[in-house]
Amino acid sequence: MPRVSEQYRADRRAEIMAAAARLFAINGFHSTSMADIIGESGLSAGAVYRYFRSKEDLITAVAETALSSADEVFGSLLAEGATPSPEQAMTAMIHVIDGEMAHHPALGIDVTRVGLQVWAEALRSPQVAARADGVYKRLRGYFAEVARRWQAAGQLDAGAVPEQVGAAMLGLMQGFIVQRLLVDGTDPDDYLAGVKALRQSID
Amino acid sequence: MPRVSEQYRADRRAEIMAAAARLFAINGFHSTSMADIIGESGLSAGAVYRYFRSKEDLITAVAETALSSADEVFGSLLAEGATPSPEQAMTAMIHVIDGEMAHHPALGIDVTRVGLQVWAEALRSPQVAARADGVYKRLRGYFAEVARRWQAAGQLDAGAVPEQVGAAMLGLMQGFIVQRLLVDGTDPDDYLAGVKALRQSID
DNA sequence: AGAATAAAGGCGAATGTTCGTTCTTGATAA
DNA sequence: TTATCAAGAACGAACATTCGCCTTTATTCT
Repeated sequence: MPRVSEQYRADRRAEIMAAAARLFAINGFHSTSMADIIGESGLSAGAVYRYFRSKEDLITAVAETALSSADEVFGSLLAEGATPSPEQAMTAMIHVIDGEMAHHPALGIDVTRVGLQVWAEALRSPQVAARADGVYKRLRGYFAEVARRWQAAGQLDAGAVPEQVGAAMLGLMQGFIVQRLLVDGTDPDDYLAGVKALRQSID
Repeated sequence: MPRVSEQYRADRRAEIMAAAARLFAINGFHSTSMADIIGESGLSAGAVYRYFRSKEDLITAVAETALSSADEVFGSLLAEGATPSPEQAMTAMIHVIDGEMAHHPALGIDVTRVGLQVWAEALRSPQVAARADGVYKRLRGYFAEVARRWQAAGQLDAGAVPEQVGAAMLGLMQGFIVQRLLVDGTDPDDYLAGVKALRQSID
């Protein structure tokens, strides 16, 4: 069916990416073959290669999707929750991971699984590494903004450096992603309770 | 040189594993070929396959080393530091990651890089997943023990659940591992300052 | 003690498979 | 008729692994 609409092309591309993402989430980038992806997509080799120049292209595209998904989801959290308390903010973030990220609305997969693959891939692909660096710096910036609001509300020491607090918050989220996938029985509310208790510890 | 001592065999095995670990840390498990490992080890294909039945065996062995390295290093931290304050404990843990783990004494590599690969691999290998689950539960147990000591010293609310606090501490460490490798300019002391400030935030 | 033998270690070319990718051919909408 | 797209067989490269041969050490026999 030649001479196809722009929409058609975009949809096909998205279909292929979704098929690849499903397999990547299960077996990782490098234990998934192009034959697997071609099969899962229901198209032919020739068709897939019309939409993606190479496997690396496909990996980069899926990694990009996973990273921007995190960006969007945490960004919108900041936009909505005007001035959340520390506890509210933590709760919202953890539930976003356990909710929208664990069941991605568009891809229908657990994007945090792809996230773990992206972290590993960033160690060998400068392109993925650059995107990851950019996205995580932006996330840290979002969290730093939250910290600033806490300072304004007197919930956080005025002398604290917001970017540093943002890094710690980001770290707590990344740690939850790891444990949720790797440690059996990890529960969002248990984790949140632990964070809260730790926040109230004194030296 | 047939009929060789037990020590000799163990040394050779360790050499091969170290060669593999060096490459895995750079390119990951599945973008490193057996030919690469054979070359790096300085031995022949036949020799390497005498010590490891398959590539998967080699991956499992290296993953195991990385995981037990984390276990040992955090376990000994608990043994030494009798009753550290929250701040002291966090500082010690972060510096262990930035020190002994970033420059593994035996392997001479950054084991946290292998750690990221292990996380990704755990998603597809039940064997690696089981080991990761076991090790992280033990680490969480170590940290829970620290939390109990804080409770005894009145530094942590008596109603807090030590295992939950341990999970949060573990999460902070895993998050630091991610950021140190992926976010340019991540600094241990900045991260610690962020954790401290966050710990002093109030709802 | 010294020669012969047995067994283990090491080597590297060879093997069969799987990989990512390409190319030819046929079909379809403009 | 022409340009676009899909199909899938075909291709060379790279892959993990094996196998036959040679070397070296430990043991046995004379």
